[in-house]
Amino acid sequence: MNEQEYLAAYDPRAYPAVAVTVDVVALTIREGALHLLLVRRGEPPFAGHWALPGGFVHPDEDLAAGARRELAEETGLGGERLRRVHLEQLASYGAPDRDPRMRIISVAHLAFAPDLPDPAAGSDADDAAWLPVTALASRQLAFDHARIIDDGLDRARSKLEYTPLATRFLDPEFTVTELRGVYETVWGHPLHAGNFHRKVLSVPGFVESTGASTERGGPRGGPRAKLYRAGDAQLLHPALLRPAREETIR
Amino acid sequence: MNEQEYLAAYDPRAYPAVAVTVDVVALTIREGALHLLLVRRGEPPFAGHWALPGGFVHPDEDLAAGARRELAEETGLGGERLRRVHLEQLASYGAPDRDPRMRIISVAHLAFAPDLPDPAAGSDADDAAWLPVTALASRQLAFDHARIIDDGLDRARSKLEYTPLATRFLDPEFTVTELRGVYETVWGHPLHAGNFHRKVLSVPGFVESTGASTERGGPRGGPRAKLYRAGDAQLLHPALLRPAREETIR
DNA sequence: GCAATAGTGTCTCTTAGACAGTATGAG
DNA sequence: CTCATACTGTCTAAGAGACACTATTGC
Repeated sequence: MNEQEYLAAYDPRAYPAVAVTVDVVALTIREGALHLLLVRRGEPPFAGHWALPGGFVHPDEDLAAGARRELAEETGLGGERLRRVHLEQLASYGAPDRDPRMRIISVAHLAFAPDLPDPAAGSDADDAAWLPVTALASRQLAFDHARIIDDGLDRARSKLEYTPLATRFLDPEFTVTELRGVYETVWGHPLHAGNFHRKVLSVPGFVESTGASTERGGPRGGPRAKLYRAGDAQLLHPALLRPAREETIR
Repeated sequence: MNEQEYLAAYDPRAYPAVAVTVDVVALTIREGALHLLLVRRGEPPFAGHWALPGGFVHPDEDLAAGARRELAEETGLGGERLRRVHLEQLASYGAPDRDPRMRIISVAHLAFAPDLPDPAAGSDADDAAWLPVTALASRQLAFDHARIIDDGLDRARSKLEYTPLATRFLDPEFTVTELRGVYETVWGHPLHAGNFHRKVLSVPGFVESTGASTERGGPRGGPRAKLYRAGDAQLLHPALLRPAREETIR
């Protein structure tokens, strides 16, 4: 049997049924707090519970494309706004009993976006909303999505250390103070403004000056801040490390 | 329709056929060179090409369990030896045309092992072998496995920076020089012996002394080296960073 | 004795972080 | 004017890396 004959005789249905979904942990910052996009499930299983946006991967679609499509469907986003969203693969989850219907492998993705409008009405979800991550503990989450969200948040926190992806939470032009706000929000603790400022400007390729400044100072006064855009670095050297906490090491 | 009725009426076959495989990028160090476990495919597609060990995930098996099973089948390893192998999920690969038979999502894993015996005869592969990673460029690799291997090697190199996983390439008791050998082999360039020594001992929880020393000095003389075992740290603080190369940043 | 290796001491340069200080602009 | 804010200066401590040096062992 040669390769052609083999492929012609091949029967995909001979293997046990498995389905593959893509789910998205989409993060944004609204009013100084980290928010996560969740949808309320309208159908069993877990009807009425909150879940990550996601769905079955389409036949001719790459995994990343599927994740971006799901994100677009839930947010109503498209075009340039959608293209600016950072999307990366997070991990795959495949415990045999994670979905009561059948064996489902979920390929989870992680997205960082600037503050986005509330989810579009008319999406296929019963309800969709940006919820503050601090409010998740009290909510019923479907499947193993609580675990996936935890992994996504961990990944996001450490990505800010080594990559310039914090800029993906902001509009194309931003101030150093706004950038510091992203770090403080994602890491959950305040940073020293002066040291942060010097550090950001000293890392090659992290940000580049636009030459412009903000129109006005802060709400309670102060000088106008200079505006920057993301530089061409893919990695931060040296990195912006969080102080090491003993419990994360052991 | 309530949740029970829904599940009873659910038909898994209504969704397009997708299959899920687990593949393993298994690395070890033999004779001072980084080696990778590959199998030569006996059947189409890609008959005769080298491929990563792997196969379809079993119905009641977790993804990590499937990867460990595939590794055991190809290496003939079991029990304590198998349990000591470090195994982590790498990433999933799901381009629609990556397998000519049907839509197949591969969940790739990464394994670090001490020098292991040659693959057992009687495995289901036509041929299996540890090949030096430097010899891969000249070989025909099946599917998108060349890409997966690249991603695995990148991940391995950076894991050595932040985690104590270099010890997983060694037997339970090792010398600092042997540990340095792992770093030099995986990173592909020599390190300063004295500085490395001091650094390793100064990172809390990286290694702990056994109190013992080697039976004899090196093959060409020198003092007996002290023996260490892996400490209880999960992360290295401060990390052992590779010097930043400009091209990896931009 | 010779050569190679294990391990330590010391110096310099870079960086993180604490803290102080100056300039700007909204109210 | 007042005060919050944007930035800059300076000092200290820690760590990375270069280099030198001692001690121990196989041959």
